[in-house]
Amino acid sequence: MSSDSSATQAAILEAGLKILTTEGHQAMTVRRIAAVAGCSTIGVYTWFGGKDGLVDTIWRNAFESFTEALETAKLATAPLAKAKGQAMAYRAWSMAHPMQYQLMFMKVIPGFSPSDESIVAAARSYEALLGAVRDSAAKGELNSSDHDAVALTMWSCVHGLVSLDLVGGHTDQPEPERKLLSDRTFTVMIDALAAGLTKQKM
Amino acid sequence: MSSDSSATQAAILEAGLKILTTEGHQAMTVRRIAAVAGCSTIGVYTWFGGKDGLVDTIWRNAFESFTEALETAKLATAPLAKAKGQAMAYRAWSMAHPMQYQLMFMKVIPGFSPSDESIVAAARSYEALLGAVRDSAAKGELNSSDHDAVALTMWSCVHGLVSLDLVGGHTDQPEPERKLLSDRTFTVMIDALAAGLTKQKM
DNA sequence: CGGTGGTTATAACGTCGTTATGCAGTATAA
DNA sequence: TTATACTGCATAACGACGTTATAACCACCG
Repeated sequence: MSSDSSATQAAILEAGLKILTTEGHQAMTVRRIAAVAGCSTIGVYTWFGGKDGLVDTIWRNAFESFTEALETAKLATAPLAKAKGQAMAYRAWSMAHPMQYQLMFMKVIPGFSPSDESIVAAARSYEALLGAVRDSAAKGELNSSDHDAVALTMWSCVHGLVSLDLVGGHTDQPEPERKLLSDRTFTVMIDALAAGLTKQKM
Repeated sequence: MSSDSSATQAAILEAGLKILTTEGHQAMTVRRIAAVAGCSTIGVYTWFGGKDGLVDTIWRNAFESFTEALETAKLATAPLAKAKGQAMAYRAWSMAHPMQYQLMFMKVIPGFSPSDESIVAAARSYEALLGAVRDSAAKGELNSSDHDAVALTMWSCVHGLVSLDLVGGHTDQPEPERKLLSDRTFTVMIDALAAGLTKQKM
């Protein structure tokens, strides 16, 4: 029973994720999810308690993948390279998973807000950044002793660039040039932060 | 005729803005807008071509107010103080108009995307930032000669912090401490950018 | 055998943005 | 003045959305 029924659960989750990534959040309706999963709309309510429950699961899974990408980038040896590597991993993940990123950091699903349990899982992404900041501070590289503020500064800056790239609409520049500008901005930003947050001149 | 009919147009726009700012974008339905404006739902279609047209007008008006706030902050004398003042004005405006900011920079209205005309108006906000960067570059203060990348770096960093503050959900910290951390982060970020983007050590 | 709990499909509900229909009121032309 | 055309608006309806009430199915257990 359990193996068979959780098969439809997995089918629903897979269908929701597939629709989200290939067609966007607007196409992710309960009726379409059920059609792709090969069941009735009731399945979403039986196994996820409704659309928000399914979105919450997708949201949490996305943050876990995101955290994993950030933690993998922390394997670099030098602390400063660690932070730069994390910033690159952050941006790379967001560009590889643009639909998930919008789900995680913009309020694209009208009524949705993540569950407390999912928020705890999401906080681990921040811990990954904070860890790199602490490593750098332990070697006396940082100007500020406010580790949280330094970590949130890095998060904010990279997120801001990624977010503006994704929303896109408030600049009249066409697509190819915008991507090039974003790439140049990323390096300018990382270098400025590395120079401004650490004690040594770059 | 024209004066009377544009009165209902103004009433609809005012009702939409009022509902957005006081109750959020979810409450901004066509039926409620019409009820507050004292007309039928048809009025939204007669005067704005539909909900998206009304949202587009609100979006454009918000960007014009936003641009004005940025340009006013440019009146400071010293170029570096100009840039800092703009960053402060940016954050202050976003905290004073959180609902508009989410409308402008997150995709909170499901089907909406701004019109070409509105995007041109929005690009003037970027021009305000770019002007301050050019002034600073004219005095030889900047490390990089890529004015666009420098301006977009500043935009991204401030937007990122503001955006994370507004979405809020991916950290498990309670409200009062988060606001304090955001304030501390803002100063750390501005100082780091000022030091990292300019030639003189701060 | 009958009953029980879990899973499901069908059909419906209320709300959303949108629109077809029709009705007032006004301006223009004969 | 009458006829025509047009503008602005309300009513009611349409399709799509998330959700749910109803009832049927099915494995299990007395």
